[in-house]
Amino acid sequence: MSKVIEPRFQAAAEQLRAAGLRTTRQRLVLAEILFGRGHRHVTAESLFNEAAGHGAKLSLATVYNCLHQFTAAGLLRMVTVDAGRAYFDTNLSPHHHFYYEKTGELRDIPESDIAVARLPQAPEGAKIARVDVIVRLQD
Amino acid sequence: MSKVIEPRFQAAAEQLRAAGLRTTRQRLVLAEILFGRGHRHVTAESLFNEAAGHGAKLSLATVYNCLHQFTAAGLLRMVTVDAGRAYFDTNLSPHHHFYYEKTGELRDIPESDIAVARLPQAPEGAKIARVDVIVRLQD
DNA sequence: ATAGCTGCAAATGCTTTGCAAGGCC
DNA sequence: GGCCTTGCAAAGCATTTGCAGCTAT
Repeated sequence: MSKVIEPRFQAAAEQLRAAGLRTTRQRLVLAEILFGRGHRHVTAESLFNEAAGHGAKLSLATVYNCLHQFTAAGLLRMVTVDAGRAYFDTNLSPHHHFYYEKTGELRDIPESDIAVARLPQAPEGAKIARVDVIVRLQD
Repeated sequence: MSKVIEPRFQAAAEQLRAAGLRTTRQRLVLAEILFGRGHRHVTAESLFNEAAGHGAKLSLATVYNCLHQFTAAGLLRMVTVDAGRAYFDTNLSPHHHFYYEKTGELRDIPESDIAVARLPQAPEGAKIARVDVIVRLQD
């Protein structure tokens, strides 16, 4: 017997299938939260709490698994601004970040707002994977 | 009775005193390693191993303490490139970093090699503490 | 049917903390 | 002497892993 997918999960289901991921109940909930309404910055814990707040039943370990699976599938991107806590960003286009050191809040900076000129050449034998600009804010 | 400071620790001792830190045996060893010969990038563990390799007797907790005390005193600067591991840099002048994701190695990029133009304004009520540019390398 | 997921709990890795003993000023 | 440091071990987080049971395809 095939499971009926609720209408609000239709978009998430298609996105998961397109990425080659099975449409499990937990992934649908997380995908809906992550991709359902605009760009998001989440940590494993914040996403877990948000999902739990929506009444979803899933474990923190599954949230970690899904975040990494989504990242590997190219649906998310990891942002490193704080040793000890990984952030995930649903905005995949090139851009940078403001980071409020006090609150841990992350905010996008459109790529057009920063120009990185004269990028240095990668050292012998290395390729540049990505350039991250983090503007750290105090107060 | 006052302790005699070995000649090779003279410079380190003065640096600690200038920063308002007591010249304990452990701090002298760490300061000598960190500031004795050119700029360094260390993690707590790498510094601990290096000190232990030089025959110094000190605990990992003390290395953590000293790294934070040195940072608070303005002798070091923390670099965040990897969630889960803090790096410390003895180079205090403005500059940026190459990060080899495979090996975890960090390498300085002189400030003059990168131009960050058109820095965005800090959001209402916030001040820019610092701008970090991290060039992530693969291979 | 079966390969892939999930959940739980235990394990891991880095870092911090509490507190008694020791050392600098 | 008094206060700051150290050392050890235990505690603390965030994250990962092992494995039995479940589920999408």
